[in-house]
Amino acid sequence: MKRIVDLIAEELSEAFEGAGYDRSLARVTLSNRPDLCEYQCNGAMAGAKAYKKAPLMIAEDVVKRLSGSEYIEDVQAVKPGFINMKLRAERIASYLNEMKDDENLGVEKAEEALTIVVDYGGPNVAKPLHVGHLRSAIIGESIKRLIRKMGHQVLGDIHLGDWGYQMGLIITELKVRQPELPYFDDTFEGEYPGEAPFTIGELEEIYPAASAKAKEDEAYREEALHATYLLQNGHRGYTAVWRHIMNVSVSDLKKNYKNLNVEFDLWKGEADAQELIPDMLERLKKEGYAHMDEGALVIDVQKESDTKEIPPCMIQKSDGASLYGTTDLATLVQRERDYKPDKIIYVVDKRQELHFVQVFRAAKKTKIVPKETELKFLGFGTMNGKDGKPFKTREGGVMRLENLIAEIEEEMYKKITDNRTAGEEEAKQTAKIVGLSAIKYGDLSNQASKDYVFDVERFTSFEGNTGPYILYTIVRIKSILNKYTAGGETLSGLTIKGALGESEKALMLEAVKYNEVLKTAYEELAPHKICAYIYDLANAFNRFYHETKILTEEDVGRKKSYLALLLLTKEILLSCIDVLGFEAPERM
RNA sequence: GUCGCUAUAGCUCAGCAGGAUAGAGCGACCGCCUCCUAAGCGGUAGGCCGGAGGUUCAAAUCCUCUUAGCGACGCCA
Repeated sequence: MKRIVDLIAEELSEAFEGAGYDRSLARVTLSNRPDLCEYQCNGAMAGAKAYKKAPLMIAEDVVKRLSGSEYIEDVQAVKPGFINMKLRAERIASYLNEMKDDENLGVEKAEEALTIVVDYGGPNVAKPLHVGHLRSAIIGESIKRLIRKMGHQVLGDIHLGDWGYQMGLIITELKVRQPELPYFDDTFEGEYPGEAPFTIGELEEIYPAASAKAKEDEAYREEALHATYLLQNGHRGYTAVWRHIMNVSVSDLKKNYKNLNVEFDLWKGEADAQELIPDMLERLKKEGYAHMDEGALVIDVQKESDTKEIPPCMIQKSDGASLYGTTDLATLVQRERDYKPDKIIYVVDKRQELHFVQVFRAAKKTKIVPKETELKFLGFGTMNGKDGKPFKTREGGVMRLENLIAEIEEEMYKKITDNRTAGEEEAKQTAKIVGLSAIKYGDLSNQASKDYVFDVERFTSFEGNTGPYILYTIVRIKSILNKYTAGGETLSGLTIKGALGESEKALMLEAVKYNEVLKTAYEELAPHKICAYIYDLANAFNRFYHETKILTEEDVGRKKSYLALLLLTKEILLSCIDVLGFEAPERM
């Protein structure tokens, strides 16, 4: 469905043109003075100079031609040259009915579905997830869902950190602890055990232990580097250990991401791109894209138009090892080979921006990626504690994600059992759902690119602009609808009628904005705009709810209209929270 | 040092393809449950939109300078 602002703008365009002005002046926006009107157009003021005419005269010319309008009930030319409009209640109602009957609630899917890879998550295997991984997961998941909702083919790729020095460290430490294992016997030719020689708990302990040792013990460090080298060059036993690490770690990661309602389509990692590196480097050298500089192999990415110096993209260290940029380029080779994406979006800490500028330029320059493919860096800011500094545990350490989630869930559980009588099982389930909404909404309601303060108290306080408030609103609606259907009535075939009351119309005007909001959020990759919208919508509903007796309304047609409006409001809210990546409980 | 990001109410944040009186939430204060969930609703107080110039009929929004905080700047990722 066309957006309501466009429908109005079309009428205005005709009016502008008919009066002898350019149609493009007819841009319509939501009113910033709701006391005066619902929608406004400022085109008359913008055009005043070009036509050497007082803006008010232009506005009046346009207004005169809008008398028979389909959408506009009341239109006025005001003071400097505003065109203020109020919409016909019946026309809004019919627009809403159309939305209600549309399977996408009026959102127009893309005419041509693009293939878009969203690269997010980026955890390291063998290391527990910590709060630093939270934003990428939450924002990336939402971006992925938003793009999918707009009708594109999306591939969410976790892009595991699974091929670095950390692997050498674990192998080395394992060898120290259990030298008898066959993986370390170079004469062993049999089949390696199918069972891993460690649990996830042990793995999480091994890595930091090894990392600490390597910092103190030079020989140990050398060995770990050598183990990394051997692994990367196909050492049979180490490869088997690597598989064990991957299996144990990935199943643990899957569990953790599932708890966050985060689902990846692809579980690719750095290791998947390794096999492509030698050929890639060979080609880049042969075709003259890469050259040696200070002992390392680099690709120049500086452009004439740059105001600052952009260091070259380094693709091989002077010791011959590959590094971050190498892997990222090889991953692009792999994605190009396997999916030919139209667009790749990286949801990564904003501090890595320069690195990605280098990689993107190198990828385009070397034709690893066709020039029409869009490479997009979506950098997010740091999650800070209440003190404004990066989020830490009370002891000052890095907070494990599991612990953070558990803490929030516990808070939530307390609130639920304080406020309502609910069964143990139900209370726990609800605490989980509501807790996740608190975390995700708290994050997503801020602009992704900015740092934000994660305040456990505020997020669990349940008041105001929070996830729980949104869920509470949905639960309220569900409750009313359930009461209605419990009496044997059906919710199908209900029709929304033109609003009579003020809060009713206000709610309708919010509902009507849904497709416009999603479109903007998609274009700007801005989930926080969806948060802002559902907060407004929830507010509008709660005001309406407070003033209106719905189930006891005596006029049956009016009552059905209310219920239809509730149903649509609920659908919109559910659709939006689904894009944000959380769900609503039945009761709370 | 160079480049970038940020600066809006006591606190946390919206608003930024320029537009009419700068908005929320929290916190403070005052009201509202014989009625579909009060995790709600209504209201009051609280602002030289970091500072200074400029462009414009019109600037929180665009430009320049400036101050403060944060960040990035070749062999980590």
